[in-house]
Amino acid sequence: MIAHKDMNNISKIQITPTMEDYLEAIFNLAKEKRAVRVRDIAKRLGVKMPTVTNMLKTLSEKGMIDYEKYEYLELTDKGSDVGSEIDQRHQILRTFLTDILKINFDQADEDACKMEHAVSPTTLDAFVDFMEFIEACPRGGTNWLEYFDEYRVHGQPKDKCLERMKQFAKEYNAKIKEMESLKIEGEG
Amino acid sequence: MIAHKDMNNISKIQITPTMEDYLEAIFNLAKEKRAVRVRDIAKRLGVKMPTVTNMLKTLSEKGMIDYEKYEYLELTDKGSDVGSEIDQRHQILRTFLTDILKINFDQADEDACKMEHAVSPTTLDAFVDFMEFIEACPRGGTNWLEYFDEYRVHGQPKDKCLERMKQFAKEYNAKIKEMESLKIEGEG
DNA sequence: ATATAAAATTAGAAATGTAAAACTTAGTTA
DNA sequence: TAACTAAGTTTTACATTTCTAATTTTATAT
Repeated sequence: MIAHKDMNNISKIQITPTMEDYLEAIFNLAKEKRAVRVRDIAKRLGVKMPTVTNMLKTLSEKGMIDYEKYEYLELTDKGSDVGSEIDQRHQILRTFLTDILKINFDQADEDACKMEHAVSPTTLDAFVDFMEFIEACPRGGTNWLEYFDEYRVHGQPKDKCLERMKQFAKEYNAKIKEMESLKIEGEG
Repeated sequence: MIAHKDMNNISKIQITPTMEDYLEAIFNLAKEKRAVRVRDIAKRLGVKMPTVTNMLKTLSEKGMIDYEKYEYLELTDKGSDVGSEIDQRHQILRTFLTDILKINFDQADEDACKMEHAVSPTTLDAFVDFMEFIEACPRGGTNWLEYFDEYRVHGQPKDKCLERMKQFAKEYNAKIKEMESLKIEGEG
């Protein structure tokens, strides 16, 4: 039996998306500065200081941070794990948005921040694999993607397309020959 | 001056992600059945009936639905717009997940349901364009994507890759010839 | 038509996340 | 050291979303 929506009843370590955001912010601030202050967290997340203080209490109760009032706070191992994982998700998604979909950095960063809570581990893996696939598979190749921008702006004029196909066919055949020669070298 | 996070103060039409989910569910139920019942909405969203009743009141106040208690409910034009837009977002994202990332339907549907609230209009457009691009640009072609699955499972064995490249080169050259002949026909 | 079942509602409570106002602490500076 | 200032905290309050339990309304079947 697997819980459907959330697993409220089972685990008490229920970390909400908001908590994830706080842990991610703290994780990054800890990397950037020597000490993490309430004020900085508030600024980073666009909330007021009392909101942060409240959340710090919650996170402390959940064993995510070591925190005594008026003192510097630190992530526990558990909190650090969560923070870094969310940060990684953020970066993966933002990279997809900037490098594949060609979204500008700021917009991509904003979207990634929301998507990082929405995407399942399975799907996140698929994002990673897809990006690798585009890089790795010679069929596509990185330069194929370069036409995406142009495609978006100008649509797909048939003539240009044919022109490019021919150009690509030439490059492609050359690449095959190169790979074949490498293969022979490797075997010989 | 543009509001940063939410526009709480400015517009009173603040529709939350949860409300969007309700409107999407109602929109779809209205297409599927002759009448939309509280029970069905509850089932669709995995919540209890009182929760739905509460939300219906809210949505009614916001002018999203026509709703008299114990009577059938209907989306207003405004509510229908929101519902259909969210539904469209949902479908676009799910299609991306199933067709491009090769995520199974159920997982894709679940993820899309969360992503639909996270993705900006700009990024959503880019998703659409990217899918079109993959379909349209002969460089990639649909069958290129078919290798993605295999790539995920087996990695990228060089030999197989070369083999496929040759096969593809053959198909590709044929396609170019076909397009050239079509072009001449079109001109003649 | 009346008893029963199903559907919907109300009432009351809890969890989450936010902020305003008032207060406390720590640190600086005059 | 006294006063000031910035940072942090507590308290209180509000909005949102959800739930359970109890009640009311509507639909259905005998």
